[in-house]
Amino acid sequence: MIQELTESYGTIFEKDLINEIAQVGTFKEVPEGYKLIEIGDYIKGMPLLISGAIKILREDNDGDELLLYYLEKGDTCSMTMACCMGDSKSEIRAITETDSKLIMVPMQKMEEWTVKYKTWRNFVFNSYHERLKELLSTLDSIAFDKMDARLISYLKEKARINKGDIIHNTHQEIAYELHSSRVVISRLLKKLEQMGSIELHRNYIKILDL
Amino acid sequence: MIQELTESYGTIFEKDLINEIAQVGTFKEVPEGYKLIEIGDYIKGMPLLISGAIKILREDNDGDELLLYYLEKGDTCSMTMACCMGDSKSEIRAITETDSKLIMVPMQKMEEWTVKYKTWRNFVFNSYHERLKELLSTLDSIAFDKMDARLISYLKEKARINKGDIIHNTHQEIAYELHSSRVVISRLLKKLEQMGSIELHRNYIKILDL
DNA sequence: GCCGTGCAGTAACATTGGTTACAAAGGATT
DNA sequence: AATCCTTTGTAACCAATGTTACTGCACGGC
Repeated sequence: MIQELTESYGTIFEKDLINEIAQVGTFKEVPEGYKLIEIGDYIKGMPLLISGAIKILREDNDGDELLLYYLEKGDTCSMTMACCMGDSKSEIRAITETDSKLIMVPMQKMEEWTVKYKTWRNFVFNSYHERLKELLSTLDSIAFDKMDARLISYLKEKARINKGDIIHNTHQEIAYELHSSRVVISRLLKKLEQMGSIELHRNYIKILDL
Repeated sequence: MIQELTESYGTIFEKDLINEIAQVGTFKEVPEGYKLIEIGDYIKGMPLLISGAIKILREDNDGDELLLYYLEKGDTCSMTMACCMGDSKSEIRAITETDSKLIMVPMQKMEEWTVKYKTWRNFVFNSYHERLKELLSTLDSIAFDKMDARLISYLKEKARINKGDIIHNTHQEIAYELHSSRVVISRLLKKLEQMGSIELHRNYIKILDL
């Protein structure tokens, strides 16, 4: 575990802290599409992402979904931290976007390390900062952009996260994550194809030039 | 200053911490409508709100605004903290909604107090947590609600913050904060009046039963 | 009182996005 | 090949929101 930790966190945590994490953390390997956290869950530990990607989703009362942002290597879920500290329920759902490796750290350690390690403090505050910025940019896109622009950002981000130019999703799935309807997404995708930006296929989309 | 601090923060901070804050903090009294932070500002200190209310706004590239949430007595701006720690520019604009009193604390102390005082740590994490929740609920409302529902929440919240049933705003101003247009807001307000929920007047609105 | 400015009311219209319905195509199973 | 299910394409329609344009009214300054 030390090796994985050093690879992903070696530059930001000192050796002592890495060792402590390795001692109390549990290593987890999860496949794509695995639900890590459900809305309303009480959270026992804090995840440190080693590889892969996790998507963070919000849901309203009617069960409508909305993609908030992705977590990647070196990230942690500040929502989770927030919930743990406040001993409250999760406000979000977390699902692995790709096969992922992560280390779960028990909550009690957070407080201890916050006092003991400056790098840990920085890490925690940095995570909050990053997540706040991501949330704001998601909010911008919902508040200020039209659907076509949101769709383009979505496709770009999804391609980046999946490290390739193929997006393995149906129009229906995309519609869910953008909180829209299948017909609308198909319509807009078709327009993008006609403009030469993408290629549409059954069950996947190829990015050409966005 | 000790007195004000004790009134607003006496229950959450120990005496030593209050004294330290009083020593290094500067007291500020600002009138309604005063711009505390502009987007892109570098931030030197952290505000602790003693009385009044501050509205936090987001702006897009075209200069369109959007109200994110309000800060009240006992709150601090976690966005500001985040920016200070990361030494980055402000993502938001902050304007006093009512006459307000606040104490500015220099940034360097944050780190020191985080190690020294458990109550300060809790306060900081709690603030982050609260602000994240507010942001999420704003996002919900934009993503999932229609304009009429958003307008009603807006009016309720505004009345609560201003501690009364009169809202001193023109339709144009409301439209700005909800990122809509004056005509749309007038239309919806008229509907609410016809339903008996509010009374419309020039330059103000009276809440009857929302 | 008279005028100018800003605010509110309203109609007509455009655009965006969501809904319903159905057809066609791809892929798997038998 | 015949069948079935899922995915995609498309048309017609509707509702919500935004835009433009014009009107009248209130209030302050003169």
